[in-house]
Amino acid sequence: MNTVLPFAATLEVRDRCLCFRAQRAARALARRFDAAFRPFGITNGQFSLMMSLNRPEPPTIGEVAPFLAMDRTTLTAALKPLTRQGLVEIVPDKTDARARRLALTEKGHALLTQALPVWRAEHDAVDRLLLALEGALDLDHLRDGLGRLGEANRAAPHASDPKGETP
Amino acid sequence: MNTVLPFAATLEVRDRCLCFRAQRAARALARRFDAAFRPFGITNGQFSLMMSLNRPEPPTIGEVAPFLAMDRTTLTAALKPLTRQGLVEIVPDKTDARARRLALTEKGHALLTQALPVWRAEHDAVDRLLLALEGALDLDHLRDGLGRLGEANRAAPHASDPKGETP
DNA sequence: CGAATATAAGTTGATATCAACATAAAGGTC
DNA sequence: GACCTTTATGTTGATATCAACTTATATTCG
Repeated sequence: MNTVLPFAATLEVRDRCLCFRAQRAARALARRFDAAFRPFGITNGQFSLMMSLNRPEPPTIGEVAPFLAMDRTTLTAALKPLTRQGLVEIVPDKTDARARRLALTEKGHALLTQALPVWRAEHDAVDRLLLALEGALDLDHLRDGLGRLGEANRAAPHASDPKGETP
Repeated sequence: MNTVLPFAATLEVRDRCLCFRAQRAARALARRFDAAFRPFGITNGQFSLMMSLNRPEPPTIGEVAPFLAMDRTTLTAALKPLTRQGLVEIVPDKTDARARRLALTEKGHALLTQALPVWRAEHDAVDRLLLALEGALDLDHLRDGLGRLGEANRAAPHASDPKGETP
């Protein structure tokens, strides 16, 4: 009856699981950049989100969410502190009454402009750290791999957007 | 006065930022494995956490947190649903009254034993997906890179554990 | 032994994350 | 134009995440 998971199984997961490693790496990097951005009162996620809004035509929620590989509802929630701080503005689409477009405000642009050099400096430090490790890492390859991991499973096919296979 | 962030800056961040890509990859993979583990009522994070407890000597919170590159207090919070479900048990250390050790229960072991083959199958699928992309990816290299990203910034030197430089 | 320091952990408040459920508007079919 | 489907988004409840603050126990030094 004593169902005990073999220790070998634990090692197998630890050595193989990309998900585990991705979560871990994401947490570690998030802490770093959160600290770097703290003087500006934003987090790494808010920085990335705001950056992704800097387009000629302000995107809709439905457009940004897949780009961030983020659930649509997460994005809705993430917008609240940003709009409250006056960094992002939500404006109704001109032709589609359902859609709402996300635009950086003046203040948002100014903040990003200030934060950009800090991001560069922090990323330089990260790159240096990674390159200084034993057995130099191919940063471009890592970047590419991470990019593919994110791309490969982007859109969260939401449960409420059912495409039932039996009509 | 019109402080507008150049679009080139946005592209620079998008093309370079490891943090952004790590968050994105982590979200995408989390969704995948969360879905796979749903029949067991656990998330990918709970799976990884429980797996990391499967050691000869149950670890303390302070030992597990750095391993997961997770804040100590996050771990405390993450334990609540697990203990409530009877999957993990928190037992006081025998020699140090401050420390508490985290042990898998019978039920926890049984659940992991059931979930393991599901994890294997899901990870096989992820691997296949990545390998099927244009310009085959070196999975071992990616794994290694992710591992280093996590290692490189593990312990969250908590603010309340100050090592003030001016005593 | 007693005071100062260091270590282990908990609590609170804010944000992040997503599934399940719900609303409203656009598009298509007859 | 009425009905049905699809699309775009919002809301709620649960968990995840961390900084700042707090408590309790060890350890060290005089």
